[in-house]
Amino acid sequence: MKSLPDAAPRWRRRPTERPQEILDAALQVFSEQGLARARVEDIATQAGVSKGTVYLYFDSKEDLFRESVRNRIARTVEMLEAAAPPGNSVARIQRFIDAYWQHLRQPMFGSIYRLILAELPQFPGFTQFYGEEVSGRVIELAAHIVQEGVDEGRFRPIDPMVAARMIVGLIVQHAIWTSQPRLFPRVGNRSDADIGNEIKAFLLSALLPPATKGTA
Amino acid sequence: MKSLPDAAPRWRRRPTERPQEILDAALQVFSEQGLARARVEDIATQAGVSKGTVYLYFDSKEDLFRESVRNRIARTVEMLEAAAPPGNSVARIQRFIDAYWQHLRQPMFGSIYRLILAELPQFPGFTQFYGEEVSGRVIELAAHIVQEGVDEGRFRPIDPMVAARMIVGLIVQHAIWTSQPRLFPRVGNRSDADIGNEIKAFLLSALLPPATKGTA
DNA sequence: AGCAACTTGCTGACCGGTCATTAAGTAGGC
DNA sequence: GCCTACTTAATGACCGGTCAGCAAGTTGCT
Repeated sequence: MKSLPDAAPRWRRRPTERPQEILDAALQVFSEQGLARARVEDIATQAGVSKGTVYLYFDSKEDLFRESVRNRIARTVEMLEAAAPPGNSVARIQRFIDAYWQHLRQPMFGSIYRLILAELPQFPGFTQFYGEEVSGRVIELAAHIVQEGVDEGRFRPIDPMVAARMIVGLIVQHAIWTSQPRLFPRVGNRSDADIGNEIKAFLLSALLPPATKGTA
Repeated sequence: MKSLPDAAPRWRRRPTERPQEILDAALQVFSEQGLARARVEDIATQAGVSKGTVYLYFDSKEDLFRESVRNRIARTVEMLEAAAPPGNSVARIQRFIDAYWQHLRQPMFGSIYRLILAELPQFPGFTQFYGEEVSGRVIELAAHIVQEGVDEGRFRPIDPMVAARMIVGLIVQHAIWTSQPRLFPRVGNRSDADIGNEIKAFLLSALLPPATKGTA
């Protein structure tokens, strides 16, 4: 009654794939439940392994948390930096806004952002990483585009870092609001594209010089 | 060796004050630790009572959570509605921005906002309450002021609800960023007043009609 | 006034359940 | 046949919630 010789084995050894699979599962469960409520057992099940296996690859639940978030975040910034190639700075900033908005609108990102925000105070080192490697880089990218536009006279004179904060802030906040339908009844019934366009129009109207307003 | 007759008693009966004291302590501990990590015993200690007492006034930890947040939130909206009395709509929106920003900048509000955002998914009913009674009312207040300004020709024509979302969004997002020093290195070294003014200037430049730009 | 007799706010030890973590055992695959 | 990826199940810490008892305060009686 033991395993039949030619039956598929109950499990396979896949030492190279396991870590990433566990990280993905972890991020999903964490983003749904938060750090404290998430159960290692659920993460293991989701990843298709048993609880013990998780501890083969990660030291502790907290370690797993840190790694899973870091693992995902890193890709975002690179994507963004690639999404706004050189060119007309007004067009660039529009592409930047579109790309960022579209990216944050992936269903999972609302939860991840909430997750990060919620658990950050417990991870001082991680907060710094996030500030420098994520917000810092995104803001700087936006600021760079604005600077360019100001120099070319396409935008009105404005401190590029301030403008960048406003741009990123509006996008992020809208992503949060739309991530939880009931959280903000007033945005709920609009389409993603509509909201993206509203944000873009509003930002441009604050950035373009009075003369060219509405010309873009 | 028992209690000396005129020694202060170990505790006093203060049935009317207890609930509010427990609510305050709870909000503080919850905002520091989050719902899951917060220990009822710590809340009790903070409130100067024993754990059992907490359960005299509240059914469960979750009940306590709900009540403590609701208790605090309710006051915010009323404050705001009082802070922007009728008058010139440009001045009104400025007062609204100032009042909201100043209010969110009380040290605790960053944590509370994070707390709400983080724990909301677990409390569907509460999410609805928040959406309708908090974001809803604040947005509507802002929208009303913008509408007035558009009608008077002081603002450029713009959907007031959209404008209101932008206004509130920028303020809230900046409040989140500044609530955790390292979270956003690029805002950290500016004073509250500076940031408030930057937000105000940016918003006005998006709202004022091209002709009057810079006239305000 | 003084002093039981009583009510009730409050305490703190305790119980039970829920996981994170670990140790011991099993089976894939070279 | 052996290494090691993986599973299984034991261990123990931790904490929400309960409750029996204690003491602060109050009332009524003399």
